[in-house]
Amino acid sequence: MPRRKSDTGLEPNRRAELLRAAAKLFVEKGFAATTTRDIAEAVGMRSGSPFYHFRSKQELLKAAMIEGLDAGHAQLVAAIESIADPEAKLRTLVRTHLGTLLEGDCRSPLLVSEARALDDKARTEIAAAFDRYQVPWQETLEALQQAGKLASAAPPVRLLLFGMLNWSSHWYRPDGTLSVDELADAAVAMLLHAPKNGKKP
Amino acid sequence: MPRRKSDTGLEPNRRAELLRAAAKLFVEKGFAATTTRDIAEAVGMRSGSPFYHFRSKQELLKAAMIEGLDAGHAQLVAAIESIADPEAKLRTLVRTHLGTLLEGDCRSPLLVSEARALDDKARTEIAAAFDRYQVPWQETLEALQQAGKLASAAPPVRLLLFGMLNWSSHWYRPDGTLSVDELADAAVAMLLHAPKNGKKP
DNA sequence: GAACAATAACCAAGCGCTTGCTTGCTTAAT
DNA sequence: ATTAAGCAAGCAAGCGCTTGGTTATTGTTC
Repeated sequence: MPRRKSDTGLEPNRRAELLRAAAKLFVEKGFAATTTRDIAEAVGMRSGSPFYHFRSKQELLKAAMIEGLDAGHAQLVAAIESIADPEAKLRTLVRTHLGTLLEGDCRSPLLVSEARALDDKARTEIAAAFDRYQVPWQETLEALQQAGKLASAAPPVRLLLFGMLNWSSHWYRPDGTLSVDELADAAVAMLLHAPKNGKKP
Repeated sequence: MPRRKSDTGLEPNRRAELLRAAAKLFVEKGFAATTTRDIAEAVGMRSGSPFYHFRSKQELLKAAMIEGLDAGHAQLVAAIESIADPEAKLRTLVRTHLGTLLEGDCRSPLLVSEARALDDKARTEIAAAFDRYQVPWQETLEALQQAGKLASAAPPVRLLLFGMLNWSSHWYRPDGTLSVDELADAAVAMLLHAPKNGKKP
């Protein structure tokens, strides 16, 4: 029973569907605690069918991470391409990143810690994807430093920033009083040490 | 074959030994990927013996988290009790926290994300232990705000700070060029927006 | 102070269940 | 006729945990 066009009019691309469901479950329950049956059930398949699209559970994780990170990277680049001011650029990067982190349903950057379940070769490929993801960040931070708005653009600064943002997925609740926009502002303010004497007007 | 005093002169407290080994393995491999046989083997027991000390694998995790957090809390309180200046206090909190995080071998604050494997009642108890852990932090942040060294001491500030620190366990390498002390300085500087015009000399 | 009972702290063995994955078959589209 | 995409069934390994015994230690009684 293949599902092509004009079946039920639903998603004809079951591979991508599997990837999204797997990523979501991996984030929610963790890689080891998610069974391949969970993933199959989430897309309405029988327990053995995902293995037609992916050779192993590990390969599913690897693909979810790399394709998710690359999609996020493309989103970042598209969001800042028409922005010149480094400060506005950073603000957009932060807001977009928090969007995929807290509002999306794949949230691939959070899977970084699950890479320990993979072998060395796969981890190397994931590290490369993560490096790509970090490029626009590092460029923006260096521009901010050159503009005198940032004391240092050394690697630890970028990593501490990622820490602030990524860890928020452990405590942020969308139904609380803090909006994602406010959270983005708070993070940017902490990094750029809040221009108290606002020079907007 | 009980092990009491004067057996081999080794650790007579096997319960604590189990807790430490379990915490270490849970941090390294994750809760679900760590088998009870792994834990038993790590302390030289047979596969069923840990269940004499703990009723279930979940209870082992719960005990490791709560007792680990409370030990860390005691360490924090002891470290800052003789310090008056809020800025020095914060610096000590950060350094001590990074110590248990990066140099210890239990690293209980990192297990927070594994609480999803437990039931509601256990999660409530763990949340209480985590609240206790955060008390000295919140107090110090408020003192800093009153001293005018911090723009805001609202909860998100504390949470973003924890993010910076805890996430460092994903990327920090002890054999790199960055020492834990330097990392602590960088984190504090980012929070207090780095007094560029140093007033040390 | 020797004999005995009680207990703490394990080990050896294994039970029932779940896991990732395979195999052979079926069916709709090409 | 071939292939893409799945299903039905199940296998071997590993999982958390239990059960029944074993042994060094500790208290108790005579």
